[in-house]
Amino acid sequence: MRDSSDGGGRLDSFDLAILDILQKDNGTPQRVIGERVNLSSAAVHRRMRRMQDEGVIVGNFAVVDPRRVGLPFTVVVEVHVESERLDLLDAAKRSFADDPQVQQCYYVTGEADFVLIVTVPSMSAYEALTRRLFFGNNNVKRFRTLVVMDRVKTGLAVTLGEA
Amino acid sequence: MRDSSDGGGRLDSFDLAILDILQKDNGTPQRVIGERVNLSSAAVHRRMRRMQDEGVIVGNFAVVDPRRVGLPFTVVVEVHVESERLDLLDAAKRSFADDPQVQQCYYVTGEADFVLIVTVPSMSAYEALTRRLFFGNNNVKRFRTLVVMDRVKTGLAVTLGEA
DNA sequence: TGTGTTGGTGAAAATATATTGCGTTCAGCG
DNA sequence: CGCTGAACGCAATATATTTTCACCAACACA
Repeated sequence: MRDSSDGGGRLDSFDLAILDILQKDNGTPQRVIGERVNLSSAAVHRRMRRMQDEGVIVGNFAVVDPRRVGLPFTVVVEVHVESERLDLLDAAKRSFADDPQVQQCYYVTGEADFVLIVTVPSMSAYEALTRRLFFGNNNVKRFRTLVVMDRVKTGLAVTLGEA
Repeated sequence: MRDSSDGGGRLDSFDLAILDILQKDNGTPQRVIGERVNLSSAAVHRRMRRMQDEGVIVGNFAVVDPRRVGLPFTVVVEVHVESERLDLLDAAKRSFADDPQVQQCYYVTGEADFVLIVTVPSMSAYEALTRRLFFGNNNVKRFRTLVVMDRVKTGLAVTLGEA
């Protein structure tokens, strides 16, 4: 057994260096990673697998340019709910998460309850989405639409090593 | 030359099927992809490279669980600027995009000007970020902080084939 | 000082990727 | 109609990568 309660061990600076590379390009050969972080490729491999198994690495994904696949519109939506009853919140979460055009969904404190990032082929598709998810849900009090003009920075990469 | 103005050809249903798999797991062997979409692995390979070259595939990334690397707080920030002068907007975009704790940045129309998704190790780190990016920028009129309680759905995957 | 545990190395084996030659299909056109 | 070129898929092959293995060094600790 390693240690720690959350099911995963601590990460050392090698792990962080490897993650940093994989966050930028997970197709980088383990041999090259090894050269850059000063480890054998077998060691890199073992650490990678460990981090996969422990859930440090959530997944490995190709990212597609939405404009190239007929989804030129990105919209940020702030959703305000009527009631914060747990079962109603869960229902809302599920309906948002299950919708394929909802790319991201955050449940937040503050002046809104949910923030959604959605990608749609057209504004009328967005309108359809609002009917589906908001007007069709009695617990949605109101929502604010922010249409994205420039996706200045996107990604899921995270700062490492400065924590 | 294929066709189309945007430098990329059209995607057929094979391409979309391949992308769909790669969006979920880009480590899937080409042989397996081929079996699933009914194509030889060489065909899959050629299509993958084409889509890479054309920029349909933006990149290949490992995604790290922020909580496992000392970044337990996600915050959504709405930023309102004073002036929409182009040079000032560009300066703001740059400063947001260059900050490593800013994971995503969208320039939007509507009731706000920017929406940022940030990941931080602590709320005091968030406070430091606000000083750095907002209080330190005369063009930022005000900002609203929405602290994320539940990252209901994250990712960059996109609906394919229903466009 | 032994002993178990963690983690490293280098090389071999198992897989996967990348390239190539060839046959087929199909649209455009004489 | 039948030719021609382009694009595509298939199968075989050459490279490259991943994965595993046996063995060794460092460290903590009884």
